[in-house]
Amino acid sequence: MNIHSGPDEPKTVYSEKRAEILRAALELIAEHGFHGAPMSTIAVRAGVGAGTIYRYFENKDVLIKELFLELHEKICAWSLKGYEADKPLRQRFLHFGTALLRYFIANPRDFRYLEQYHNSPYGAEFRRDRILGKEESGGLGRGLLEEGVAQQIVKDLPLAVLFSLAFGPLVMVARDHILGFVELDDFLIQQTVQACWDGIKK
Amino acid sequence: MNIHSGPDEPKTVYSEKRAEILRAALELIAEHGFHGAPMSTIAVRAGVGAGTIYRYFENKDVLIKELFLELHEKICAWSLKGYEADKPLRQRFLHFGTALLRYFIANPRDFRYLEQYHNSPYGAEFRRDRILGKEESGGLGRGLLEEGVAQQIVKDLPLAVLFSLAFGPLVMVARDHILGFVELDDFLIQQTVQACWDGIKK
DNA sequence: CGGCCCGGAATGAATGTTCATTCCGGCACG
DNA sequence: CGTGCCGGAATGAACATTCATTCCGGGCCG
Repeated sequence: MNIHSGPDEPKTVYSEKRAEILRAALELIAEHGFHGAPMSTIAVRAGVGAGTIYRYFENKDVLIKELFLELHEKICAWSLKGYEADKPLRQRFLHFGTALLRYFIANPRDFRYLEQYHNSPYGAEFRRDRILGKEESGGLGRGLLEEGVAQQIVKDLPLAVLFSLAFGPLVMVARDHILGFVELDDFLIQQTVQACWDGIKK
Repeated sequence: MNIHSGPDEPKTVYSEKRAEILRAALELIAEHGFHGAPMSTIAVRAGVGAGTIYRYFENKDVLIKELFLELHEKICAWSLKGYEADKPLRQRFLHFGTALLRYFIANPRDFRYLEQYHNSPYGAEFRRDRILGKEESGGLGRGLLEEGVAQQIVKDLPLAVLFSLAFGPLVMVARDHILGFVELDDFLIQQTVQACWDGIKK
């Protein structure tokens, strides 16, 4: 069997061990950062031998990058759930923001991992994509804002600024919740996203 | 001369080399992260021998922590500049936010370093301080928000949430500017801070 | 004056440790 | 009996830190 994805195989062959390795890496990196996650420890936590990891991932960088891509897709999928294109813009925004924040709170490890990833040399590559205009990264959020500007509902500011206004607070508040500085219940989540909307609306 | 601060000396004796080491560490860590800043490289960049660093800093952790403290103080000082306690709350907020954002843009290395620091095991300690209610970390910002809540000018939300709403966007937009995704001029800075105020005001 | 000696700062090669990655004997399945 | 997956010990590179040695300035003695 050819483990490394062949030219026409489904992108990733299912494998119990592969999944265990990813899970272990996620846990360790989210909790202790890249420093506190040596391959040997990942192996132990995944219940496999150190060498086995290399049967599934060419090296640590690849492992880390694939884990990122997996989480990225997972979030994209989640935040599209229940999206209704015919509702007014404001409602779609609130729905999207709420979904995102809920996801972070429900999956703190995913959130912490993404933060680690972005603040690391790995993140640079991802940023380059953003320069090159690739849509996907939070693409829905971006689209929403563009639409708002076009409809004159949203302040007329550069997209990057609007993006920061809309999602900067969500990220920071999610971090605070996960670190235990606030307890966000459903009501607070809605208030928070509403306040973000207040910030960008005209 | 006693380099390590004596009991009644000013906290840090002035030293050409000490300053060079801190500058080199700041540059390297801000640009390449903690990974890309081995002591040997810091030494080269500072123009001193590797061993010399240890005459000024007990070890790498201490070096990193002292650099953080130095930047922290520098920012506190800056953001207090021109603060007028008798102006209305909104104006004080706008002044403070603008000053902060300007600082980040004028000192991108400081900003990047602080980001690295917070997303690292070192940051944990700092966070613990916040739990224990220590005022200083962005203490002025916090005070402003408390006052706003008391005066019923600002939304009645937990302080951590308000803090995120007010400063999350500033941090994110500063990052975007430094990475080249937006070009913030003076007008945009003011618009941005104003939008943050819109987010938290009642 | 000029040579000499000393204290302490500075140096950078040597050390020990921590990993990522590789390698190889063994084991299970066909 | 093969074949190919596994485990985990072995390897070597990258670092932080140490320490024996060098260097330097400035008092002291002849």
